[in-house]
Amino acid sequence: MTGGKIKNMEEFAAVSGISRPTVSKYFHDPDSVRRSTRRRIEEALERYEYRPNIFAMNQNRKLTKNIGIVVPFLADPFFAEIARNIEQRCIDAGYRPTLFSSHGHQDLENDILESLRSLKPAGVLLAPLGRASDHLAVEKFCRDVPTVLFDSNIDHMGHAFIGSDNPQFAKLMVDYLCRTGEPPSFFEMKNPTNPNANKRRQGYIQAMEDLGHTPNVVSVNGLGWSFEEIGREGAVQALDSGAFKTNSVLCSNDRLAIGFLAACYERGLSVGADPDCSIRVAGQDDHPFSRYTCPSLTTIAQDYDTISRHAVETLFRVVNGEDLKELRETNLFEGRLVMRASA
Amino acid sequence: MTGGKIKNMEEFAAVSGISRPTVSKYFHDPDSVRRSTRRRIEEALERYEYRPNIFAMNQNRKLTKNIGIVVPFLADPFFAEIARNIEQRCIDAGYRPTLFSSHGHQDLENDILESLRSLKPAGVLLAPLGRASDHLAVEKFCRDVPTVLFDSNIDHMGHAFIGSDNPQFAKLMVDYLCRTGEPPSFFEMKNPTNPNANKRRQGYIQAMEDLGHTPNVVSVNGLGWSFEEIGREGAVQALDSGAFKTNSVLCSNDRLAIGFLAACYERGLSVGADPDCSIRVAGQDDHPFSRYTCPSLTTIAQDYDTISRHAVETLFRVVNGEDLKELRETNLFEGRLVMRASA
DNA sequence: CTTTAAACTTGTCGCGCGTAAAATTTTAAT
DNA sequence: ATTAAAATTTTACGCGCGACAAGTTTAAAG
Repeated sequence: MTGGKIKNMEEFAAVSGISRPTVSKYFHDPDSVRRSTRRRIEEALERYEYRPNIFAMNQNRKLTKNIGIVVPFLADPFFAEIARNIEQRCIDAGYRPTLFSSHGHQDLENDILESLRSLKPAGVLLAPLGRASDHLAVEKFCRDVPTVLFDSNIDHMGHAFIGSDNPQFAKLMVDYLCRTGEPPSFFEMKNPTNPNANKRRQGYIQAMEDLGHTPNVVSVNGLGWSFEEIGREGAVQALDSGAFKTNSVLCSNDRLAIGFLAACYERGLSVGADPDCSIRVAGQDDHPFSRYTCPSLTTIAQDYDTISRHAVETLFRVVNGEDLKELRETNLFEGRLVMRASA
Repeated sequence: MTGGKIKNMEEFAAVSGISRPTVSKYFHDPDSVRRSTRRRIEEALERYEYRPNIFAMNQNRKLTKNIGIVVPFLADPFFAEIARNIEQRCIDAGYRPTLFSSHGHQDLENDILESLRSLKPAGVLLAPLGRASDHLAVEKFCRDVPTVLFDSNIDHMGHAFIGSDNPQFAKLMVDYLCRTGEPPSFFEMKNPTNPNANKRRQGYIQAMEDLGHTPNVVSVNGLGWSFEEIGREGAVQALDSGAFKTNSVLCSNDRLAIGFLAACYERGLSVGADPDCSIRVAGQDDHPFSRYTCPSLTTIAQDYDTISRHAVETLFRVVNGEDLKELRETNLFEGRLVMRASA
């Protein structure tokens, strides 16, 4: 920052001794210019601190370097964590990610998609609301903008889906619980916000039947994303009404399980794998806070890192022209059993 | 969406029967045109679905409608929640908020501020990292861009600061704990990430002395934003070494308290206000998950809603020309005691 | 019916950069 | 040294809108 302020690319090209179109090319892709010119530009860049006007850049480019990241509920640390992961990978790849949260509302998700359209993004990583999504709007968006879905699948939408092998999650936990104690009931929301919940229930039922046990699904009322409260209230009622046939409960996800633990505490039930405990509670997801529940929560860990990596890599393949449009890819990753104190 | 696609304002002006400059004026401020013209434009808007090109708009406007929201750690549901609140208020006021998280890293915070600069935002709402912030960089940024700090204060930076009255938080809880049982020790990180922690410690010490008790501050090691883990590890060590003189502990924040509860559980200590419990643990913040800890956490509630409302309103005042530049405002809001089971 | 300010139209320029074609230079290969 | 390929420069135009000035219409006030 020796020299004075540069106001546009014209001036910067002058002081760096390179023509403006070449400088433009450099900013589009530094490796597309000769090494000697690249060096000259970067030297000037250090002396004069100039950055191209991002609005003028994007105005004429058919494909910007913008990437949209949309999650259904950012106040859930799971999504915050995976968004952070994805965000960083986009930055490292030279893109400009922008983070959006639908906050659980369909109209907000639609608004986001619409305003995303006007950002002309190179691609979008979308974890849709799921059941609450405006399927027509999402489908229309995916036709116009290269989109990779993650976490929550909507059939045939987007160019790919990256997520977890939810039936495997349930099976893994059912096997573990049956191996170490009584077969579990399955605790879930009656109308799950997230389609993964259905896969998990099915996985639970299948795994139970494979082991010769009778499945016992306990579905509780509740809408929205306040899973802890739904889990707590539902658990209180279910416990009081004797809905659970055994001493083991597999919750559809960790946040419900956290609510379940709170209900057990209120009811004075000791939770744990220990024989003298009165109930075992397990979750699914390995939520960031599950390590710190009392007792710590036994769960199935989603592979955050692998999922976000694959989601980003897949999007880049789509963006760079590899046409998966006909052959919609689906990549599911296995979960890992995390044994803690609660089951 | 009857007619064909409109590609620019020129065409849209034609089909709506209004001149382009007037249409431009309408999009800048719908109330700045005559009601009859406004109606004609909005009728055309329904028939032809046109939206002005956002890049072209921002290129020439000195002041865009962009607003930056920067939080230090989005994976903390507290910040996710307050960010959501602020975001919605900005949208309602006709602005385009963009959310950023520093993820606890100074260089990321600096990157965000720099890329924010190129977005020519009308204003920025910044919750800085605090101690870890690059003070020079933040100061330089605040000089160039209308900025309101929130949550975490840095002296004399930005046009205003909106946050909580942290000493009052500590005093409120100390009073309550002393009124209902033994005076508390104060549990905190040795090198707090957040400057609020210092205010809380001072508030604790003052409140204890006012009541004639000897303060007992227990500071534990730990860096970064993994407060639960820091709290858990620190609590294990502190408990084992008999650092607490009484049966009451006031944690510097709820996330540390959550870790503390986990440690108590591991050590088989019963936590609660009940006389037959062996320890009382209180937090500060009313973290979204504090209701669901076991036992539920007694804490001081930050007034999310009021803080975010005032932060946004203050920023709008600055943006709209009210020059607070000389008279930097500071607005602190009181916390509310939330009595639950843990203390 | 006049006056007058406000609102609108017409026309024109500029923002900062993308992009394309043709001419020129540089580099690498024969 | 010759030739071809790659990189760069020159020139020129366009993107979509903001902003301004001068002229015209509209609507409200007298």
